[in-house]
Amino acid sequence: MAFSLDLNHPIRVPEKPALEGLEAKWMARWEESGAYRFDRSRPREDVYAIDTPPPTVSGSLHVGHVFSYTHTDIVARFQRMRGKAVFYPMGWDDNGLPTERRVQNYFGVRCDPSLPYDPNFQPPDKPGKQPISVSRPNFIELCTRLTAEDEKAFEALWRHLGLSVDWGMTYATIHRRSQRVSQVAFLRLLLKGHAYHVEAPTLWDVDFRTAVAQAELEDREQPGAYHRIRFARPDRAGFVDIETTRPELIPACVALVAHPDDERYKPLFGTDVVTPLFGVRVPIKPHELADPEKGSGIAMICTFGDVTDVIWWRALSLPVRAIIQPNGALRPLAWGSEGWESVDAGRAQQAYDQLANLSAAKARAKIVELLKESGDLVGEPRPITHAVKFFEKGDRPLEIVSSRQWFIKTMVFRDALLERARELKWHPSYMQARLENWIDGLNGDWCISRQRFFGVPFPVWYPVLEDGTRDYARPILPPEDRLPIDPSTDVPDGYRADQRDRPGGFGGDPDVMDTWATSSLTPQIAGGWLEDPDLFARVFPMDVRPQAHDIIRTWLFSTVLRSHLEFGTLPWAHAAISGWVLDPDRKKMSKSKGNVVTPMALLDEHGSDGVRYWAASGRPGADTAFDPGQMKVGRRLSMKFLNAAKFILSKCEPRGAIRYALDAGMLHNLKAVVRESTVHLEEYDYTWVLQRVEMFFWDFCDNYLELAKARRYGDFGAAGAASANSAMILALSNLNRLFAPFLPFVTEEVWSWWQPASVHSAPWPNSADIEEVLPIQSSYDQYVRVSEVLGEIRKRKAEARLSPAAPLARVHLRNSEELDRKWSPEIIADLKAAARTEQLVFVPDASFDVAIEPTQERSA
RNA sequence: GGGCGGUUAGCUCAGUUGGUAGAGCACCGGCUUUACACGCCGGCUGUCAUAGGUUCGAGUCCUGUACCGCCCACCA
Repeated sequence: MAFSLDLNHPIRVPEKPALEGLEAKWMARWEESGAYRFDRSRPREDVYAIDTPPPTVSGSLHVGHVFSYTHTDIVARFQRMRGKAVFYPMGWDDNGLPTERRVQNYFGVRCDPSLPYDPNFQPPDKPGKQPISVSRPNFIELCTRLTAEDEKAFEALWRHLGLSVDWGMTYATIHRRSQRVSQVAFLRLLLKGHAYHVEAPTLWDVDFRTAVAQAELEDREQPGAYHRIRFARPDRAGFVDIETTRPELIPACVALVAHPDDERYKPLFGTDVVTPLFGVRVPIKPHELADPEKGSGIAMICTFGDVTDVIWWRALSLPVRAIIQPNGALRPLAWGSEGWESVDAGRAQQAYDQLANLSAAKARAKIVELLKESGDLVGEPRPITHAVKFFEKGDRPLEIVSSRQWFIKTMVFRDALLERARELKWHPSYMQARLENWIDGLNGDWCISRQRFFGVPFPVWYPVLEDGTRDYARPILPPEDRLPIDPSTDVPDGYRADQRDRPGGFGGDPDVMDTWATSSLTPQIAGGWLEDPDLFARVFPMDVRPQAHDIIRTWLFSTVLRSHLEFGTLPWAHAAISGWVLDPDRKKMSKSKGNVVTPMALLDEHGSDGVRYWAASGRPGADTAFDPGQMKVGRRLSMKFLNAAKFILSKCEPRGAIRYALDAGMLHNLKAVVRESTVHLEEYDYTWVLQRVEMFFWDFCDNYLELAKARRYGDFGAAGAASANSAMILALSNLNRLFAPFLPFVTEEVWSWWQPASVHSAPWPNSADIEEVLPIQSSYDQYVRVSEVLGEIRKRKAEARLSPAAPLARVHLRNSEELDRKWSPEIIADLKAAARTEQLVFVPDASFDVAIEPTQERSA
């Protein structure tokens, strides 16, 4: 079905077209007309569904957001013009630690999950000095209230930028709907055996006092020191030296370990040594993970200094001597009561008393003193710098603390997930390796419980036994139709509220889910998985997940995992990975720097289309420099488009068949631009397309319009004018639509001058529509050659310090090219007019390409 | 230690299957030209990181190296 222009539509071109105010004008009209509303009557194959990244609401949007969200919008607009019903929702990630911290400070409250909900609670006007304790539901109400303000500001920015989002589909990760999806999905995993809880050593942040997941770790280079520590044989007949960076964990030591083939230690396997200061007997064990090259080749295993300790502890079935508390301090400990055996309990207690309640760092300094005094420190500590694991949002090194946590199984699905990674179409393709790498490196299941408040609670209670302890083996689960629930205030079926935390009663699970445990369900949340199965069937699996590369291991991985476990499918067919915005000095643009230039100020200064033009220069996956110069170029392009359109539309009659070689040549090229642009946009290569279209457009303005101008004014008769007018109108129609995904405001403005409806609902250009009106014999070659000659003439004029408009008596042109001999009288007339020359003389075998001869009047 | 990407003009980047190195910006010069001074025309700019190899021919393909960036790792 060929697209046809409405040529009877009245044409109204403003006297002085301007870019100012286009954003306000068109974002209001788009809202009014519902231009971007999802048409949910369309079947799945006609839908293009986007799993939009929900930005974190606890801060402000920065230039990086503007950059990457523009990429998605370009693709969305393209697909819409291709005839797809575009499902393009917006989400807000208001769930999680950053919001929690902000709400505490803003309202002066603290969450106490043990309190009951107070429906009449109002926060004080000004936060007091002492935080007020509130229940978890009250706390969440405050979070919702505060984030609603931010969300308004975010939406205003997105509208101003021109994102073609359907604002009727908006979700927030803390909303009831998201909580319900999170809880239902969790319960189903639990019932299938894919989720479990267990008391185990867990990565732990001592400041937030919560468990964290492997995906949330980062390494930081920290100063440290190797300490060489002497462990004596029980009979004092010999000793073994180990090296450690964490001597404060000697009281937590449960064994020494060396490589099974290490000749130095082979004789010692199966024997014991005693720990310095504490006199605890620990065995010497072999394990192939011990590296003979490191330190003294024999290591101390503590519960727990790092993840290797956990591996050894599990593999060698060692006991637990945990000393680090959830707050990071060494716990008070009465020697002997825990069954610890010491050859000298009195001395052990005396040493340990000096460490108890100190933070790990302080305890380290203290124990070094003690070891020096006792002579168990060999030599001086040797300072080093080494990588230490941190929670990515944390300030102190992670500890490993034994605690009860919820997990989703990942290890058993590794092969299947690798298969999914390969099944997904990545843009750019090399990003696939990031996910494969991550899956290969997984070393444990995904810990999803957090000891925080503002998040989705686990919908689980436990029976409280007669001795007051909880019976974790028999969790009490609500039926799905009760969800979402908050076990800290809701009561399980068959119990009364006053049985909470009483023997014979019940207790609620105190934890909330990791923010990724909810975010990993964005396709389900946005698509209406539970409450709107009809919608869900039309949008899932979705077409594309746009996101940045730094959260492949978290958001992308977890979404693939959840979809795989729940539906046995990928959540989307494509992953479009955006890069970062870099400072001019090539560093990742930090939030603080990004806030110096607020996005809204950028949009005001350069226009949304100008900023989008810059954003479109960043190809998928490529980190891109922040470049106001490019925004200015984009603005100039927009202005140029306004003026070119004004010129074309200022005189559209007469119209008729396109018979002139110049017109056909230009359109011949346009046909190729359309065809190639379509292919590249299908592959998410929007950068290439904008460059190609832009290059066409500048040539169109500089050469074609200049060459066809006089003829178009009717200087050479009606047929010539008709051909030019028709070609220009056709070119404008195509350019208007080719630019539309990139420059939505200026293209909509121009379209409104001469066509009904919105350019954004007009069909994407089709090269066949151009082919149809071209003469059978059409080629680009002659057009290119004439343009080149015009350029040469301009160059000669510039060299002669003449105005490009200066009239010429003669242009001499070397006539050696086969092509030139075929020039028609019509194209020569166009060239003469554009060059302002009275004569064009072909000189066979001349020594020059082009020579010019000014008129006499000029010099007179 | 493993993996991925990059290195082309002063800056930001294109460069399809190998075939005479490109664009924009910046800079310099010219031009008030009936779409556009928020403009137009023109000019300058290169050891394509580096060493080798394949080839008639390499920015492009192969191997090694250096540097930059990112991701990952069991970092005692």
